[in-house]
Amino acid sequence: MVSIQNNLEKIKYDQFKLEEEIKKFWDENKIYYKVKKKSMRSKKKFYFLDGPPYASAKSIHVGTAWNKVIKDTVLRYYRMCGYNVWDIPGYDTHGLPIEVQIEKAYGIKSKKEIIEKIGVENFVESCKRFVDENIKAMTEQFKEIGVFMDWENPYVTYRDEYIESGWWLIKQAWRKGLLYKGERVVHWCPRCETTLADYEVSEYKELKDPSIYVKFKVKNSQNEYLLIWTTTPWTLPANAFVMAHPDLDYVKVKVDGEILILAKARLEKVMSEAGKTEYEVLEEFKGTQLEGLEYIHPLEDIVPAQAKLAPYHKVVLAPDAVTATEGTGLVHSAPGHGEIDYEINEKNVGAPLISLVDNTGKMTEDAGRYHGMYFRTDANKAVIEDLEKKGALFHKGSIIHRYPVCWRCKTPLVLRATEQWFIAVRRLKERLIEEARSIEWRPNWATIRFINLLKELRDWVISRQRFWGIPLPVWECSSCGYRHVIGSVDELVELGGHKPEQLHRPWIDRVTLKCPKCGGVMKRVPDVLDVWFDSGIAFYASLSYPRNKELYESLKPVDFIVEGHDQIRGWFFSLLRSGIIGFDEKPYKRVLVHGFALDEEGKEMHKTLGNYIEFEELISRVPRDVIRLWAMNNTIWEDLRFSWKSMDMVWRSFNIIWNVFTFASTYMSIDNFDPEQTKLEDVEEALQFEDKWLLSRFNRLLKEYHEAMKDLRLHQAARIVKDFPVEDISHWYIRLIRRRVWEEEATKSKLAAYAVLYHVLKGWLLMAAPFIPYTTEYLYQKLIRPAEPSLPETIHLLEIPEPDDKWIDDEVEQLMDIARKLTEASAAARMKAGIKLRRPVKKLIIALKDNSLRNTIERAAQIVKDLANVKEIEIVGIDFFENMKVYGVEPNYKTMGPEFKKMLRKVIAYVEENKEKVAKDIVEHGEHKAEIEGTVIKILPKHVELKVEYPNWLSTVETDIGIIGIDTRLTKDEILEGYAREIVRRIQAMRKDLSLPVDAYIEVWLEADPEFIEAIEKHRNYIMTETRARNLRLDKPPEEVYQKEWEVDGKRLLIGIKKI
RNA sequence: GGGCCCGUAGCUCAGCCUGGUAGAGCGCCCGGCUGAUAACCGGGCGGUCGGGGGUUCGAAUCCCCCCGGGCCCA
Repeated sequence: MVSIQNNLEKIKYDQFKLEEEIKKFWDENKIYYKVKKKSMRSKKKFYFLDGPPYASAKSIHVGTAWNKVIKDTVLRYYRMCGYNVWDIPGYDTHGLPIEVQIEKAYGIKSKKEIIEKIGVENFVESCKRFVDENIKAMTEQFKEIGVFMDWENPYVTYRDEYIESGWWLIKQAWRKGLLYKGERVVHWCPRCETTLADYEVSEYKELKDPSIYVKFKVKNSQNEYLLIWTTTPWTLPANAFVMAHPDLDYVKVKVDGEILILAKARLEKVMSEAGKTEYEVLEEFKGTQLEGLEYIHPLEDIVPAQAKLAPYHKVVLAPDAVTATEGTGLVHSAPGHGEIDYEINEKNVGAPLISLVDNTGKMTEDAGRYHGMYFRTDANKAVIEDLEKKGALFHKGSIIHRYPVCWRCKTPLVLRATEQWFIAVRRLKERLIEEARSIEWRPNWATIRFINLLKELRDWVISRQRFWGIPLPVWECSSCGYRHVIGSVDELVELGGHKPEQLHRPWIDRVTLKCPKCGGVMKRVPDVLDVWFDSGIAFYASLSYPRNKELYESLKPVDFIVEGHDQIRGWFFSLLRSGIIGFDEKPYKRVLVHGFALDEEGKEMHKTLGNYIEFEELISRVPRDVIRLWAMNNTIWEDLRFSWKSMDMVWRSFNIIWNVFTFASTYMSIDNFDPEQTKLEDVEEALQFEDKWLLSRFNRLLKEYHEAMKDLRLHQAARIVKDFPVEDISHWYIRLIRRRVWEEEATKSKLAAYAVLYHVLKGWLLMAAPFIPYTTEYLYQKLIRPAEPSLPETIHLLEIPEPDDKWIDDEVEQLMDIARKLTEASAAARMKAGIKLRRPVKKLIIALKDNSLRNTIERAAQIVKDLANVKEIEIVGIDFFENMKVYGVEPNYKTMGPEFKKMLRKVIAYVEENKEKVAKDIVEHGEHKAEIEGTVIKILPKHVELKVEYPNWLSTVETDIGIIGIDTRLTKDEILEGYAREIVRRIQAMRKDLSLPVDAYIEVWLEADPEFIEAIEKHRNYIMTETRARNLRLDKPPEEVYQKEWEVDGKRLLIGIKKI
């Protein structure tokens, strides 16, 4: 016969050691692959797509760990529900951030140096090595926190197959006419020498810039000037026109003999800033009157580019570009250096697009004397000097404002017109919105946020002028300009190219094709793709589509993705975008959005802020499962505030859970309980009230757990997992079954308790396994599997049980609630009267408010009797206490509100004033009539709460079911019984001192005062059974036995015990 | 400047969707229990539910404005 073995009692609880042991067990026995193999046999597919973390560092962020734990929990849950779970992890590996780190490692600063000093080949190989090292380190950390994913087969975005899948999408875009090359004002990093997409312009710094007021002379006027304001003097050489607001009021002002034109609303501010106190308003008019007014640019003669721009020098109306809150109400416009300028120019002006800044931030030849100067420094200075010389500078100051900087290298960005490759996603807007709406978002507000940003969609700049990325698969004929987009390596070969060593630059750049139109040489456009392109195609590229079509077609669509809310704009969007471009359908069905990991103050956790918690530190201070359960407890879509303290609290729960299992292990093994022999069905007849209660609780919570998991309210499931063993099993059930478990013989009742406890603990382990895989595995190996050797070698191969409705019993649970309340109330009543729990009390009187509860309460009586240590329970009506003095009532808003409505305040005031009268009437007649401001109202018992006072021998406590009281008058019998319990408790303490096994027998010697002797004689049997004493002598203990002298109620008591 | 989320006891948070006299755990103080005890039970202290306004007989909960924090965008 196999039975429960006592494996836990001997082990000192050490969560760290436990996890180490299990980690070793998983590794040595290849547990993950066994779990995966079993999962793969299932027909029910669950396609999960891992949002690839960016492999730019060796250590993961706490938030990344949380993210993976969420994923792991869901994957484990679905595996344990019998699904075939696709669980390939991914790594995002291309892009500027990695290039920047490699540049730093080489100690270089520019693209030129990469090409000339390092060589692109070396550079790209270095990027790859760097990424590989990071992937290795990150993978170890993910494994460390117990994530079961296919770590040996991750998808990595830099691999050739992945790149090829990327080309396929570009080809689709091209086929659909969505790919185009165009000119656009973009944010440009002059250090990285590449453009940045809108969403990459994410960092701003407080920078000091010049703030200058410049006079543009009105053409054909004597001394009239348009006054403009700018913080970017370097853009003035590229000025094309001036913008004004049609509805603003403008003025002509005479200052120092000159006439300036500016907005009326700005006049005072500008004049005071320039230190002008004397000025005169000559004229006032609407902005519309300025339209078409021509001017002469002050630098026209020294900037060659101005020759092309001069014909456009006039005022243009642009309500969106001009405000009355800053500047002068007249805005200088350089279409080559401003987004809105560009748009207005396209729409209303049509000046040539001229950008006077080159790739490295220096002014071009067309800028004349500014040629070669860096835009924000030398060029600014020189322009201001020239303006001053020419008398065009009205005022010069400086300003500190937020200015966009490169998110990687922090260099201030420049806006400049460049040629870039685009995908016309704006044309897909309707489809995107339509598909987005049919995606299931958790929580719901994510939909709103997602749709909001789709509405502001702009075309996607996909090209970057860098090295480490998916090469843009566009070949262009150097003689006739003919273009072709390549969709795969095969196609490249077919068209006369060859398969390069790898698909990255520079190898791919060496592949040339023959132009089918003119026979010339076709070369690849040197750009690479935006990194966001990479992860956005993961839903098919991670499966090597289209090379392997079947796999994606059998798995699609993705069933589930989960990332932080920053990814709404990021990955969730880029996936959908690629889905629509490539397949015209949404690639995923369900999305869960989680929060951000913040520091203890609720601030962003960042290395540069000094509040960063290293993963290594975290994992060395707190056990993995504790971290997991703590993190999963947090409301999933809200931010996770880091807290060592709250992790300690969760840790405490683990301790209690350990104690619960030790308890089970200890007693079940003493009694050789065999769960395979004695199943729940076998003990149904013997089930006690508390057993039925626990089974009901367990099944109810199991049901809620499954509902929460399926609905992605993961935190609610986590809370059930954490609280059930603590609140229901430890705090309550075990307390109730202790007496049954201590019985000597294998009674049916005891077996029933074991069967129930075993059933519930095993069920809980399965529910908890997705959340705390280490701990549950450990307890499974120590307790469950030895008793049921036919079970699989790991808990993670089992399935989570479904709830059994037959056990869910509302009445039993309600009844237990009542019993719990009564026990609490009786403890409170004892406290009031100062009677220890060890002293039995003769009678507990329960005065019920609602007499129909009488029967149910009688059923709960035994539990209350035991826990409250009372001899007898008497259930009576609320009117029981004849001599109780009713002194008042308290209004019940919930019932009075709907009835008295607007009168409520007055009725309450009345009741407060007439408490005693109202109470007396309610008790004696069941109602109280009152006249309030002419209206007669009836106050009924349901409207008020009675407040009462009791005789002093009665200690009472009010509860929502009624009033309970205990008779505090102790008789001799009860005093003696109390003594007996005092003695038992002391003998138990001494057993413990000797660390006697729970089932050891002892001999006892007692020397005591006569009153104790009487108690001992009367309760001899009780004392002996409780303490497992074979012998009890009223005698002085012999020298050699363990003995101790006690004092109880001021009386002496000498006890000696000896193991038999 | 805009969109979305969060703000409840000293700390960590639940309650808010579906309005009805403010909850848990931890901490602190007092008492009890003791065969899972670095556990457990009872009581106490502790809250302008971020602030203001509105709807309602009644608002932590619904609506509007403001403040603080977070993410995303300008």
